[in-house]
Amino acid sequence: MKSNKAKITDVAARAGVSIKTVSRVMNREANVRPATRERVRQAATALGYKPNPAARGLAGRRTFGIGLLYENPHEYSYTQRTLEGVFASCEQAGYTLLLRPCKDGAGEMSRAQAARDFVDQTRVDGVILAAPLSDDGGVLGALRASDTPTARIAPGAPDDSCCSVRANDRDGARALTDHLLGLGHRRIAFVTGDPRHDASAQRLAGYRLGLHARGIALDEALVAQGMFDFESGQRAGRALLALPQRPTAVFASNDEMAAGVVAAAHDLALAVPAAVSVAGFDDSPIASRTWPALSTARQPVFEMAAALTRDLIAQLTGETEAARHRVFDCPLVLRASSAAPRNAER
Amino acid sequence: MKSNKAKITDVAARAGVSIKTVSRVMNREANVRPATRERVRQAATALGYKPNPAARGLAGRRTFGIGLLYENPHEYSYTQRTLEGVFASCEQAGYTLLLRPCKDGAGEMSRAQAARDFVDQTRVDGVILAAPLSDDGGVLGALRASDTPTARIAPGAPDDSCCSVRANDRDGARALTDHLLGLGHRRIAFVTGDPRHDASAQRLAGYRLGLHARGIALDEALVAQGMFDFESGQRAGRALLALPQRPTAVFASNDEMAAGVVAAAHDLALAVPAAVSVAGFDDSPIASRTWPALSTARQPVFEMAAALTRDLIAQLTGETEAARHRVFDCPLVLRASSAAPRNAER
DNA sequence: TAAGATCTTGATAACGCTGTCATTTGCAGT
DNA sequence: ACTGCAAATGACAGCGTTATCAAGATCTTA
Repeated sequence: MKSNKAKITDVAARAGVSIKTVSRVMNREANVRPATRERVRQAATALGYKPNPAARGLAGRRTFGIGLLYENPHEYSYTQRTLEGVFASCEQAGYTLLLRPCKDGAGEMSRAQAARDFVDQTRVDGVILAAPLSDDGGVLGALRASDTPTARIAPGAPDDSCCSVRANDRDGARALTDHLLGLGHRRIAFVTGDPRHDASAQRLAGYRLGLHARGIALDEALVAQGMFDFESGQRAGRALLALPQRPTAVFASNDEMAAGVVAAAHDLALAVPAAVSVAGFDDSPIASRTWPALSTARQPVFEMAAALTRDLIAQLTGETEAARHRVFDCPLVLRASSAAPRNAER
Repeated sequence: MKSNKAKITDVAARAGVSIKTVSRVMNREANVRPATRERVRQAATALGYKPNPAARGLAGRRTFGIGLLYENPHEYSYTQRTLEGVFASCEQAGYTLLLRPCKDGAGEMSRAQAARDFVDQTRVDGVILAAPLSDDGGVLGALRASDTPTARIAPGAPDDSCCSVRANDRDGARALTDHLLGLGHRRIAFVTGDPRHDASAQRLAGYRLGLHARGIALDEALVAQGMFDFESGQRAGRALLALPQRPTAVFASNDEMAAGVVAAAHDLALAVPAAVSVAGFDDSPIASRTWPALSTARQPVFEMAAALTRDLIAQLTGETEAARHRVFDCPLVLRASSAAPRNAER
């Protein structure tokens, strides 16, 4: 079966044209008479012709491959949804998706090496970096050195040489803070995220802004450090909820940590939301699987990844001149984990 | 920077040998004098030479690419862990990982088409099918027609033309059932999984076996249909826990559904495990994020995927003759969601 | 030491496509 | 019908490897 693969010469012969014309048709190039185009197309279909990607890559110096580099994530669904968004755009444009998970642990040197090896081994036309790789100097340097077009997800400092996409973390966090304030909460704790992600700082800033806008002083004792994972959220939750002046709400800066806070509340026999409200961020699958389900801000991960990939491909094909920087809003998704405090002061 | 890519002729010139000898060294072929081999290696290193994969693919008729086909999963972490296992083995063998998520919804025709398009577009050397694609007749047929070596994850009917790997679902489920029985439970409900996955039937069989071994009659009213997702678990949980003769334990055949059962119990103000014990299957991340955390059976997904991929690559390189079929045990992971029933009868 | 066997090595032809550039064709305007 | 110009097409040379097969080098064995 495999042996009867049609090649370009077969199609050319059947359509009565030169291979170059077939090539033009297959690549949707201009300047082919409609009748000829149609004839070639029919011949190609009849023979089940599919261009050989290796030959294309060799002759055309491009692979139609897009690489996605990411670190082993705290939260599987985020990576997975990103991947699906990237794939969707690749598929639409006829590109192939190649993966490269980077073990973290090993330090910047090894991440840069991984990036180098990846582009050498695959010769992808472009690379997408998921956070926090999108801010990794070593990786960025390696890609620049090999002259590989790059796009970044949630970079701290967008750069006009790369497309980027990010969520409006600050405004989302601010809106969520405002939601809790609106319910009557005044002592609202906050759990920060992994400092390597720029989103962490943005969400904290949003929280501060939200408090400030209502004239509430920030109590530093209510801000606990987390790392975006469940464990750290649970630890932070235990500490915050054991405070002499217990907060009436805890805003964890992602859903994983918020789930940890919910678990901590259960451990301490504090009912959610009766005794303490909890809010997360992302609207990841876990947000609707905790009990009670989490109020959160939805980060449209799929759409962000798909848009970024489209931008990167546009840049590869020369349709675009300047690098685009997109920002996506994070609408609130209110569920059962937040409610008015028991003794609302107002 | 990109322009100064060394090619095989450069290495050959520097080492004072022919390009064929360089090719031999790069491909670890036999019959090259050690001194020559070393000289070539040094030249390659000095020049930073990396073989061009497109040229290799064109001339050698193989791409060193492995494709992973999967459907949009109910549970992200399962896919993600699979992917990481596959990647680990690919990396070790110098293979590249290509992804192809298959939208389900669209029916067998479209899945077969997706498989065809994928191999045509990428010309991967082999393909790995995640369940339930591993039992999809259309996909299997398409791959066979294109003569693409295939390996299957959790197939219902292993076939000697493909390597396969699966968990020992039946024994795991049986052990978990036995654990609940050992705690003193006698009315143990069961939530089945997506019938397209063979694992669903296996786990149900394990549950039956466990009951039978202790001489407990199976009450069909205690078996509810689920689909491996949270929602269906929650629905099944609500129904089972509203039964006049309420079960004292619910064994959901994966963790997602078990989390749904826990939520249902919370909804009905039934304490877990005091009023009802809950068990899941897989030991996926959600198992340790519910409250209380789930007792479950660990499915070693990463290891399974890594082993399967090694087997597939061994087959590709002709190291192996027969297709291997591996079975992995699922050890129990006991957490807080299971305990003796309130009024243990024994 | 010579004949034969076995290792090593290299020359050169694919592999299937795209890029370049020359050539042919079609059509508008005279 | 003829000229001029743009659109359409084709010939052919790579792209950077691996495969084939023959030739040269080295080792055995009698």
